[in-house]
Amino acid sequence: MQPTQLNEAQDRFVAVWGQMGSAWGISRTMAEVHALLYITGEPLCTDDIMERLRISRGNASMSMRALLDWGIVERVHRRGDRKEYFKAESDVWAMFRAIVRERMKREVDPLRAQLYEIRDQTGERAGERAGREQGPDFLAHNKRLDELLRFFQTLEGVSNSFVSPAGRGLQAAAKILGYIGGAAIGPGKDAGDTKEAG
Amino acid sequence: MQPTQLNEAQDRFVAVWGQMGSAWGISRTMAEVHALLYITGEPLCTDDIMERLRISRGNASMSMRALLDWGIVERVHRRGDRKEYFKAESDVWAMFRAIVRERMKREVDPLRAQLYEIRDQTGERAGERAGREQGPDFLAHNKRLDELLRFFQTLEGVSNSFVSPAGRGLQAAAKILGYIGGAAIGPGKDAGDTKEAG
DNA sequence: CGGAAGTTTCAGAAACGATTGAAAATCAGC
DNA sequence: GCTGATTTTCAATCGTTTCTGAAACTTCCG
Repeated sequence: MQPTQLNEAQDRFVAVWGQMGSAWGISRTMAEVHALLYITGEPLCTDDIMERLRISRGNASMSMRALLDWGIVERVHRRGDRKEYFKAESDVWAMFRAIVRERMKREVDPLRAQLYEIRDQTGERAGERAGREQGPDFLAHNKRLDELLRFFQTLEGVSNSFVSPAGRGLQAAAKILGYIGGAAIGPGKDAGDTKEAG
Repeated sequence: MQPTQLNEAQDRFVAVWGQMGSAWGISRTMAEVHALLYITGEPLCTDDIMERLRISRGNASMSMRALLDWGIVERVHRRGDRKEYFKAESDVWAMFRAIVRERMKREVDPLRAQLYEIRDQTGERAGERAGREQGPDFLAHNKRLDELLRFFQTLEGVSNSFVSPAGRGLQAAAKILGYIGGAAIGPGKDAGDTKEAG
């Protein structure tokens, strides 16, 4: 393998993707491993990753496991080779659907549950119990909580539409919206064509 | 102010919101300050925040500044009081529009720019220069980069539609989608009504 | 079985980002 | 332009998260 041009571009991509990961609350290394697998396009084994990214075996193993859990990387077995290889999901939309699905499940759903609990804590019953003077404050507090809750409920619905098998429709809608939005409002960047990705 | 029920619920909300912040790459304290202002509903000054959240003056000041920059908190002046007070945006949708706008500007746009640069590095010209054997690899590499780029372009468009003044339309669409998605695909949670939030 | 190849776990170390607190800057009113 | 109240800045410190490396484990094959 020649260590120029392509490798250099790959390394840059890995760095950029890793940086983005940390801005969104994903461990930098995990994002880097994913970036390497994605940009490389071919299955790599733990040792390849350790070497290329200069990370420890433990770290490589943990990151791989996490990516597997997220469903954006899959195991690949090669005949006559005991090592496990890993390959990144190569369809960008499928990848983002998986990410959205997981983040909703891990972060938004629990958040909603907790918000509901808090809301119950000051429900109509509780407000009355606390005394007549507190009424207005309780009411306003509950209203704010309810608005948030309603927002997250909508978010949940949109995300379900996007994530589901039928979500392809939303994806198409997004492309159209993206096109319109980009053309009508954006800074006039080249909007490209609208040809299908899948 | 009685230190029961309502305060307790507020504290819980602050904690939950702060936790969520850190999962999304926002400083926990900043999210907590915002949570406090949001759930409290009324303007608070630096000292109020320091006291309630038990944080230093410097931290409170920095966090406030950051929230102001994000456009989800505004200054409030009171006659006969030199102190500055701060109040959180109370419209949930406006708040999320602001957050989306800022995150796109700060993280997605620079990412796109860097991706473009990397793409240029291995553009058609560069590929030819590097030798005929590398052709297929370069091509595949560029294809992957292009797919990502196209995805982010669509995202940019959707976000513009959502964020713009005309974005109210998208918001309404989101509600409908949320309703359909939630009812048709979700685990049958109570879908609530579709009454307007604004 | 025994052992080689590969993978996972985890306690401690290192790196990183967040927080403090005191000093410097700013500002309103006199 | 001084004074005292308020806000901002920033180097030092602290706390959390991530990473390492070696040991434990699992799996496959002869």
